[in-house]
Amino acid sequence: MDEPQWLNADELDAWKALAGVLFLLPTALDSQLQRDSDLAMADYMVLVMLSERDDHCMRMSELATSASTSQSRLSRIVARLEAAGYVTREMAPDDRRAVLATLTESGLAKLVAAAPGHVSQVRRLIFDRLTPAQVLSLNEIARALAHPDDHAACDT
Amino acid sequence: MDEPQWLNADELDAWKALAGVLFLLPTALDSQLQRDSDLAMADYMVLVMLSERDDHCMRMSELATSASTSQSRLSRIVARLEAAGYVTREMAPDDRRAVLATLTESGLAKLVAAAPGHVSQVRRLIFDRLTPAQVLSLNEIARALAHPDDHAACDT
DNA sequence: CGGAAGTAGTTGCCGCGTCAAATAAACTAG
DNA sequence: CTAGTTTATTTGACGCGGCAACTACTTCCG
Repeated sequence: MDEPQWLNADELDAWKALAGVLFLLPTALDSQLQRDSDLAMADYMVLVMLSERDDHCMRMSELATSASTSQSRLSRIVARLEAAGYVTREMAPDDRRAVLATLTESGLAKLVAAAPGHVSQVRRLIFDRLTPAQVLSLNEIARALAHPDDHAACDT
Repeated sequence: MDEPQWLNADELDAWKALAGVLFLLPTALDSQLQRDSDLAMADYMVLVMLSERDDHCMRMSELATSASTSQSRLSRIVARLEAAGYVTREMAPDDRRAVLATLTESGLAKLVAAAPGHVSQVRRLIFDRLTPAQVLSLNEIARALAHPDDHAACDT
């Protein structure tokens, strides 16, 4: 088996550090949100995405990609949010396969209530630890990594 | 409620991009490893950590922090790995509360078999997309973020 | 029109991770 | 020595996410 190109020392260091972040950050962010607002990050993201729309309304599939989750996961998330009264679901008038999720008043209120604590956690765990220059670098780097499937599925 | 300092535009961009990475990268890495080697990232990390020791042996608690997981998760991971024959567990002779996990021959073989595919996925999803300078930045940034609990739990 | 193929979303099953409680051994005073 | 505390690890209950199968609607094309 022809070994693919191995990682060099810099890459290995970076990878180890990144792996730690990948494991720990989501947990840290999730647990604050869970504890203080009884929401998971993914739930929060969904609420945010909806709130950013003028009509507070989005199709499930669009919502899934915006929130970077699978459709089945999104389906369950929205089901929970609906049960909690934070969103409603209704068939799209133009395409009756599609479902439109709409943020309710109470959902918006929930988001507004949860946001400050979450943002301060994000600030504490991320931006307080970085220089402005590093923030710019992070932006570029994260953008470069943000679409795993692009290169990943060359094997079709 | 006194809103904590909000995020500025750069920070917001960076956060959105990072959030995408935090959601998608672990999934992408996990699914390759799962598909090709029937291991989760966390399992793989545990095997790596053990393999890096001369005696291929580590205490559970140490292993948990090295692999950036909770103790209870680690406990279950090692239980699975033991069931698969990749590690053994035994009481520590000096402190009978502690458990030593040891990598078996077969566990090492598993790791050696899984590594190339995983490394190439890491390369494809991460390092092929970054310049050498970005790799250095990433290293610094990731190190800065790698210890969420430090600042996080100021609220006791 | 009518059937094949594609698209949108949901759900059953199952394994995994978290939380909290339990167990067990090791210190720590009195 | 012994009761109390701390440390190391495991486990039961429970909810969540992934996969694949399924329903329902739409589109394509003859």
